[in-house]
Amino acid sequence: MAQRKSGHVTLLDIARACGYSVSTVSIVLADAPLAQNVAASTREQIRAMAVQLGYHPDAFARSLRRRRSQTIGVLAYDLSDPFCLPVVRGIQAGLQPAGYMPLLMDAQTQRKLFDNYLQMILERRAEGVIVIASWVFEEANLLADIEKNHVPIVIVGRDLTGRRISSVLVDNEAGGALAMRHLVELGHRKIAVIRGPEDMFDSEPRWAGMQRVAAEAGIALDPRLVFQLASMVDPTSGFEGGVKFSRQMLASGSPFTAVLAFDDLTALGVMRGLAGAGLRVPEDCSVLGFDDVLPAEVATPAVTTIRQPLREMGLRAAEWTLEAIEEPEPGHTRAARLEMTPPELVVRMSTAPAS
Amino acid sequence: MAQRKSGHVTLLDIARACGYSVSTVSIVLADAPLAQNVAASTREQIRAMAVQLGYHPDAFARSLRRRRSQTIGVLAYDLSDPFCLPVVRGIQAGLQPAGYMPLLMDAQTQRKLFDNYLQMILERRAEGVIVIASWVFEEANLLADIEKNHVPIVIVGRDLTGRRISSVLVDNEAGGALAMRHLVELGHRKIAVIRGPEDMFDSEPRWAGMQRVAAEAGIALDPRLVFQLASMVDPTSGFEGGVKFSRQMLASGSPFTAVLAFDDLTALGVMRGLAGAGLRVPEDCSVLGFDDVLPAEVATPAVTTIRQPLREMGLRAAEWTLEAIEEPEPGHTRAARLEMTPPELVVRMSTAPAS
DNA sequence: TGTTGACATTCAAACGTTTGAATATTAGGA
DNA sequence: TCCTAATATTCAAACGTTTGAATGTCAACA
Repeated sequence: MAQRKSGHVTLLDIARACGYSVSTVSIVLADAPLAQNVAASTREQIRAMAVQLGYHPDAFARSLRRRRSQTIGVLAYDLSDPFCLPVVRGIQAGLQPAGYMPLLMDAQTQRKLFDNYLQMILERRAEGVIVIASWVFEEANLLADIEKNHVPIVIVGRDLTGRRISSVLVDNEAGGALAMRHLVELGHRKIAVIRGPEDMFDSEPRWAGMQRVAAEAGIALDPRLVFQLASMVDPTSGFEGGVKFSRQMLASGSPFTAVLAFDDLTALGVMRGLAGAGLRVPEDCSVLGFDDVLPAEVATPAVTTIRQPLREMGLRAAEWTLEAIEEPEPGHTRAARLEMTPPELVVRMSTAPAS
Repeated sequence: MAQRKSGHVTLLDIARACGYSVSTVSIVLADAPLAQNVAASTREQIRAMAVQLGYHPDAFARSLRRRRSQTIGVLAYDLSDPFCLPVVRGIQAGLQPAGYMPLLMDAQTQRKLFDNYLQMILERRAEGVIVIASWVFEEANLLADIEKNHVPIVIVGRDLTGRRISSVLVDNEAGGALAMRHLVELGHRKIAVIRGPEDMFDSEPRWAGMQRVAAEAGIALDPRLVFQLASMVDPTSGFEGGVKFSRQMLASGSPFTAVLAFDDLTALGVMRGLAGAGLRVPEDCSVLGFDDVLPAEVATPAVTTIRQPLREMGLRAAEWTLEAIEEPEPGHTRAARLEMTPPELVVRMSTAPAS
C-alpha cells in the first residue's frame, strides 16, 4: 500500500507488491520477447496486480529510453475553420494502424501560438510534423529548427516544394476550372467572381482556372463584377465579404446571373446579400462555393460547391510522414514530394440553368 | 560536429561544443536560480550555441525529472461537432496564462478511441483531465484509473457530480424555458417540438423547461406535434431528423406556426423540410434552434437560437482543473463542484410574430 | 595566516523505463 | 559426472534532464 511520492503507480510499486524485480515486471507488461521465459503463473500475477493498482506506463520514461515517441505533431492553423477537421480526421485514420498518435495543436491563426506549439512539438520529440496551413505563416526560420533536428515534415494546403518540403494540396487550378465550366454549361455568361485574399495561396490558381475556362468559352469577365476579399482574420471574414460584395454587385448596375465565390462561407454571404435584395437562389441567380464544408451542406438551398478531398489529403500526409520516418536515413532526405489532388464538383441546389 | 545517435541536440552536445559541463549548460538554459552565479560571458556563449545548434529541451527527460508535465489532457467526444471547438478555445485560453499546454484528443464518437486516448492522457502524465461529453460514454470504470492515479478531472456538458466529478454545463432547463417563452411572446400557440435523443443528457431538462413555460402560458402542446430524435451517430444526424420530422408535421394535419428544435442542425433540417413544402421561414412558420453554432449564423434566414456560453464554460473548466492541481492535497479531494451557466436568447431572422 | 564568504563550476543521484548481459536453477544428454 | 541448453529471474547501464551538495578559486577581513 506504499503511497508513491508522485501520485502515479510505477513498475516498482508492482514489483514490490508481488515480490519480483522491476525488470521482470517490465518484461511482462511490455510483452517483450523475454516474456515467454517468464512462468505463466508469474505473468498472471503481475498482470493482475497491474490492473488492480491502475498502472499506466510512464510515456516519458518509456520514450526517453526507447528513443521513440510514437507521436506525430499535427499543427493546424485554425481548427475552427471547417476546412481543418476533415484533414485532421484523415491524418488520424492514417496514423492509427501504424500505432502512432497525433499530437494535435490549434494555432488559432496566431503567429505566436504557432511558434509556441511548433516548439512544443519539437520538445515532445514528435517523430514527424504535419502542418495544415491554407494560409498565414511566412514560415521563415520557423521550420529551420525542425530540419536541424532531422524531423520529417509534410505540409497540407500549400505548395512548399520550393523549400524542399513535401506538400499535398488540392489542384486549385482544376477546381477553378471545374467551377467555371459548370456555370458555363448551365448557360451562364454574365458571371460575377469573388476572388480570394491576396495573401492566400489558393487564390491565384483558382482564378487562373476560371479565366482559362471563361476564355475557352469565349466569355469576357466584366471587371466590374470581379471582387477580391481582404485578408482573412477568422473563418467568418469570408461570409462578411460575401455579403458586402453581393451588395456592390447589385449596385454596380452590371447584370449577372451567377456568382462564383472563393469559398463556401463567402457563397453563403452572397446568398444572404441576394436574399436581402429580394432575389431568389437559384431562380434569379446561381451561386457556387468552394471546399464543401458543413454549413454549405445544411443551408437551404444547399450550396453547389467544389469539394476538396480533405480526408484523403490528410491520409496522404500521414502516409508520407510515416514513410519518411521509416526511411533508413540514406544520403540525407529524399526529394520533396508534391501531390495535387483532383477536386470534385458537388451539384446541389444553389445553381440552375440561366434564365 | 558530433552527430548524435538520435537526431536530437542534447545538453551534452552543447556542453562539449563550448567546453562546459552538462550541469552548467542546464542551469543556464533553464534559468535556474544558480544561473546568477554563472559568469555573464559563459551564459552568453552557452545561449548562443544553443540557438545555433537548434536545441530544444527534451520534454520527456525534463518532465520525468521534474515530475511535472505542465499538460492538461482535453478529451472531446467529437471535434467535428461545432459545439466542441468553442469549449476547447475557452480551455486553451484558460490554460495559457498558467503555462499549461492542452493535450487535445478527438474521440470521434468512438468508444474505443475514447478509451485509447484516455489511456494515452494518463501515460503522458497529464496533470489534469477535462472531458467534453455532451453525450455518449457510460464512463463506467474508465474514469476509475484516473482516480487511482489522483488526476483531477472536470467534465463539460454533463452533470456528473453524482459521481463526485466537478461538472460545468449549460442550464438546459432555463434554455428550454427561454426558447418557449420567446415563441409565446411572439404570439405562437401551436408549437411543434423536436426533442433530443433519449440517451442524451441535455434532452430531458430542455423539454422540462419548455413544458413549464407552456403550462404557465396556458398552452397545451399537441402530442402529435412532439417528436423525438433517434440516437445520434454523428453531428449531422440532427439535420436529417429535422428534415424527416418536419415532413411528418406537415403530414399530420395538425396546424402549427412554430417549430422548436433540439439544436441548430435540427433546426436547419426543419427549414429544409419546410422549404421543400413551399413554406417560408419565418413568414409562414418560425423556427428556433439551440447552441448557436456556425452554420446557424451563416444560413439564410439566420436561425434564432439559444446560445450556450461555450467559451466561458471552457474557461471555467480550465480554471477548476488548475485549482485542483495547485491544491496542497488536503484530506483527499474537495467536494465536486457544479456550474450551470445561464444560456442566452439570440434573436435572428427565423422567428417572427405569429400571423 | 587563517577564516569567511561570494563566485563559478562540477559531481552524482534521481526520475521510470528498457534491455543486453549476467546469474541461478533445473533437466537432459553424453 | 560434466557439459549444454532451456527456463526463470535479476543486474546494471542507459536515455536527457534537474538539482542538492560538493569542489575549487579568489578576494577581503580579522
